[in-house]
Amino acid sequence: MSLLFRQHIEQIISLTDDEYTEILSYFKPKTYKKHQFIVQQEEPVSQEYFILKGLVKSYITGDDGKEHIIQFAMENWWVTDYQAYVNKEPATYNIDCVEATELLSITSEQKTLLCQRFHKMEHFFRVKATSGYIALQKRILSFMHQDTEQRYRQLFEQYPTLFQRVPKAMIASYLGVSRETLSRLSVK
Amino acid sequence: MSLLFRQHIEQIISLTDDEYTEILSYFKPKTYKKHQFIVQQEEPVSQEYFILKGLVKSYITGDDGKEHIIQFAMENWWVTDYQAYVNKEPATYNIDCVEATELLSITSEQKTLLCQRFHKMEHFFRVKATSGYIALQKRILSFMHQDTEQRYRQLFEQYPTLFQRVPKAMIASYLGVSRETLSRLSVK
DNA sequence: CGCGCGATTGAGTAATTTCAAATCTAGTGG
DNA sequence: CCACTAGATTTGAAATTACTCAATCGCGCG
Repeated sequence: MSLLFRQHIEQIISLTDDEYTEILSYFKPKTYKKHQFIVQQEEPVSQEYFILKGLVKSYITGDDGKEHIIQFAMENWWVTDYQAYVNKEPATYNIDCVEATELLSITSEQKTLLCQRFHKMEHFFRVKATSGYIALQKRILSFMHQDTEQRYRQLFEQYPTLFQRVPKAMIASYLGVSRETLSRLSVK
Repeated sequence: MSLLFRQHIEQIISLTDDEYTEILSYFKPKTYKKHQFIVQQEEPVSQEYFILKGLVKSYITGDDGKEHIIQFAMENWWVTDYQAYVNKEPATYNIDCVEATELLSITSEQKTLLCQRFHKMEHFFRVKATSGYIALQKRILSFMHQDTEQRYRQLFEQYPTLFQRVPKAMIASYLGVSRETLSRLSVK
C-alpha cells in the first residue's frame, strides 16, 4: 500500500523490511475529500503529513480577503504549517485539498521518538529539511530577479502536470500576480 | 574564544566540555577582510560557515548586471551556498564580506562525520534546517502579501542594527526594490 | 577646497492592478 | 441532443505603482 513511501525514504537511507514496518507504525493513514481542510488558520497543528495521493494548497487570506498560495503539495511531498507544528503555535495558514487526498500523518512527539529510535530517520529528515530550504531559496530568487513570464515558464517546465490539476487562478496566486495578468501572459 | 558557538549549539542540545572540544575540532577558524569573497559564483563550495563576528551578504548578479541580495548573515548565523555545498555543484551566487568577518568553517565530509560521531549534532542540524525553512517561508509570504513599506518596517523592527551596518541600497536590494523606491518610502 | 560616495528628488515610462464586462467550457436536466 | 447555468478564463480601459535615467544634495576625508 505505502510502497511509494518506502521508496521515498530509501532515496536517502536504506531500510530492512522490519525497519520499514516499524517506521510505518509511527504514522497513521488518513483520507480527505476535495475541499476539506487539513490545517486551519488559528487552530493548533499537531500533525505533519506525507502525501500518498492527491493535491493540496497552503495559503493565507490577506487583509483584503484575497488568497495567497504559499505552496502546492502533491504525491511524495511533506506538508504542514511547520511554524505551528514545531513551536506548537496556532496555524498561520490554511491547507486544503484541491483533490481528494490520501496521506500519512505523524505527530511532533512521534516524530521525535521515531528519530530517537532510528538515527537514520533523523538524518533523513535533516536531508529533507535542507532540500526544502534550498528549494525555498530558489523561489525567493525567482521572485527577485525574474519577471512574471519567466517564473510562469519555469513553473510550467518543472511541474507540467500541475497545470492540468489546478485552475489558472491558483497558479496566478502562487506566482504572486493577479489572474488577469497571468491570462495576458499565456497569449504571447 | 568560541564561547558564542557553544552557547549557540547548547540552545538546542546540551554538551559536556569534552564533547564540545571534540566537536570544535571538526571546524577550522578563518578570518576574512571587508570586501573579500567567501563564496564565488561558478566556483566549487566545499565549506559551510558559522559567523562568529562580522556581516556578509549573499547575492547573485542578474542579466542586467544588478545585484540581488538573497540574504544577509551576521553573528550566530550559518551560511553558505547550500545547493552547491550539498550537491557539490558550482556556486550559483556570491557571498562577500560587508565587514571584516571571523568564522568557523566545516567541509561537507566533516559535517557528515560529525553527525555520525554525535547523533545529537544531526538533531541540532535538523532543527536548524527546519527553522531556516520556516524563516524562508515567512519571507516568501512577505513578498506575496505585503507591500514594500510593510516589508521595510518589518525588517527594521526585526533587525534594527542591520540598518546601521549596511548602506540603504543593500537593504533595497534585499527587499527587492530599487534604491529610489526605498528612499521615497522612508520619507513618509 | 573639492572629490566621491551614498542618498534624495523629479519627470517620464513601463508594468501591474482593479473593476467591469464579455466569452468560453463542462456538466446537468429536460 | 440541446438549452442552461456556474465556474473559469479572457479582454478592455483607467488608475496605481514602481522603474529608469538624470540631476541634485549632503557629508566625510584627504
